[in-house]
Amino acid sequence: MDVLTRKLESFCPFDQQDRDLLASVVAESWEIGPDQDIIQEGETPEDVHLITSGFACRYKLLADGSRQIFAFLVPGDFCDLHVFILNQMDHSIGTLSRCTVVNIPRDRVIRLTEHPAIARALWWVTLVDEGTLREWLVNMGRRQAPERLGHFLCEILTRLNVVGLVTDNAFDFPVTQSELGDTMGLSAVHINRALQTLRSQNLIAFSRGRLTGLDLERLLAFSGFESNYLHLEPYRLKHQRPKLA
Amino acid sequence: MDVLTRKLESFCPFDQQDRDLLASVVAESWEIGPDQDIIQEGETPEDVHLITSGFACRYKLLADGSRQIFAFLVPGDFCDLHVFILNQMDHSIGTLSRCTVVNIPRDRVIRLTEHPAIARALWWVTLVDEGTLREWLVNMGRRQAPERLGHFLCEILTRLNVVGLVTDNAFDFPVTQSELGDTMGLSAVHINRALQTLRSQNLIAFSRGRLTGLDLERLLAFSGFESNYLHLEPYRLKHQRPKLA
DNA sequence: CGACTAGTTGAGTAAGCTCAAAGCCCGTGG
DNA sequence: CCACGGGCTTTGAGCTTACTCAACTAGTCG
Repeated sequence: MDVLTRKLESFCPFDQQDRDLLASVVAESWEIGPDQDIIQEGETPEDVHLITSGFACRYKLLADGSRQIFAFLVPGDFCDLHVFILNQMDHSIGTLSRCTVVNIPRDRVIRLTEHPAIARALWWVTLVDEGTLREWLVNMGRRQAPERLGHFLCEILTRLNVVGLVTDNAFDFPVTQSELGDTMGLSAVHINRALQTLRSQNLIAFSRGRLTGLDLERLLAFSGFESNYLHLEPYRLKHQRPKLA
Repeated sequence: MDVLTRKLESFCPFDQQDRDLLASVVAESWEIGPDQDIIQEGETPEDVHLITSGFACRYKLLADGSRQIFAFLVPGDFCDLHVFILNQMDHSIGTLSRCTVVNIPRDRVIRLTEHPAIARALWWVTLVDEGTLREWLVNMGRRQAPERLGHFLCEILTRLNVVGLVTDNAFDFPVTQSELGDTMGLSAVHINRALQTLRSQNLIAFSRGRLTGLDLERLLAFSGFESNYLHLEPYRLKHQRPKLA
């Protein structure tokens, strides 16, 4: 099953007609290399973009040249579902690794929303994105470096698990420490030290672009991670690896 | 005109029928004192709540007892428009000052959304809330205390101006430094020092619950504030105090 | 006037930053 | 197969920002 359907079904199950429709949407895709912009601040994209492989991020550049990343986009995530209302992007979206992207024309999305189950699921992803931003704000405001980084990794692990990209608590994560720094509001050097803290406690292993959770139970507790903000519904939690819930 | 209509019309103008409908919604309201919860994490509210006077905030409490505030709710703001999709609140909403609140039953909101202009406007407020969270994340991650606080004050000034609560760059702001600390991810003591920095540069005056912007031009520049994330449409900007845009 | 809350100040501490120098990994070309 | 180069990671040292704790001051309300 494709990543989009997998993700949306973590909210509610679809009937076969809806599944076929969703599958048809992700038919045509294109590739983009690492460190490229998919959309830039100020643009008004024609199509809605969907990531089907690789990692991308939402970010803004500041006047002093620093960058803040405030969302990670993983396979199954939409870039710009809000384009129907807001006329301009207020942030940019760039790739972190090589990515596969699907362009969905506006009218195609509108046709999708005529199916009530799909419309609700799209509404749901928007609200979960918002809940995730709130949790990130808590993370930035109230947790120090090692816990903050741990919390972020718990989230990524949970989200990748939903789309089937986690095996034995490990996943490909081709992201530099500098990019993690831009994400967590920390310097790259300090990310390095926070990673060492997590490693020394045997919570994670991370090298050569692959991350392994060594003791999820303790990692979740250490980071104060509660997955409720991701609003994974009981449906999914009961049927798929509840240990990450 | 009521604050809700004022706010929604900063996105697009309505016809008289829509205005009457909106005005009828805010007919009945109730009062709640300061430091009270309007909704708590885990609840499933029956009605949608709208603030029509006073200040409230979205927040989460952490295990160590600390609090992170990640949204300020000002008159015209909805508390829980997302309740139709997400079954549980993933955060709480509490008052900062005495507030006036309107309860709008679910089916009333559904009837509102049958009017296309209003439905689009409600969609818009949701997306602006999300854009605001993104900007807050940038603020937390990349700006230090005085600029961070200044940026936040610029935003509040802009948003209160939209609903007509700013006169001569001044507005009532009955918020403690401790609450500002919980908002900015800083200690109350450090908020005090950041305020002194802003005051010493003659950017603001703030005492007895009233805040005055002394030199908006310089305050915006100092804080790196760009209002684009609030997505105020040209309609409003041309007709109301463009200096804050 | 007294008590309470919020704001202010000072001093010492801790978290995180910058800069700079190694070290490691991996791809490329001889 | 090895040498080289480039990007990323790691380490150390000194500095800055922000924190905590504690004392003190200024309003406010009974």
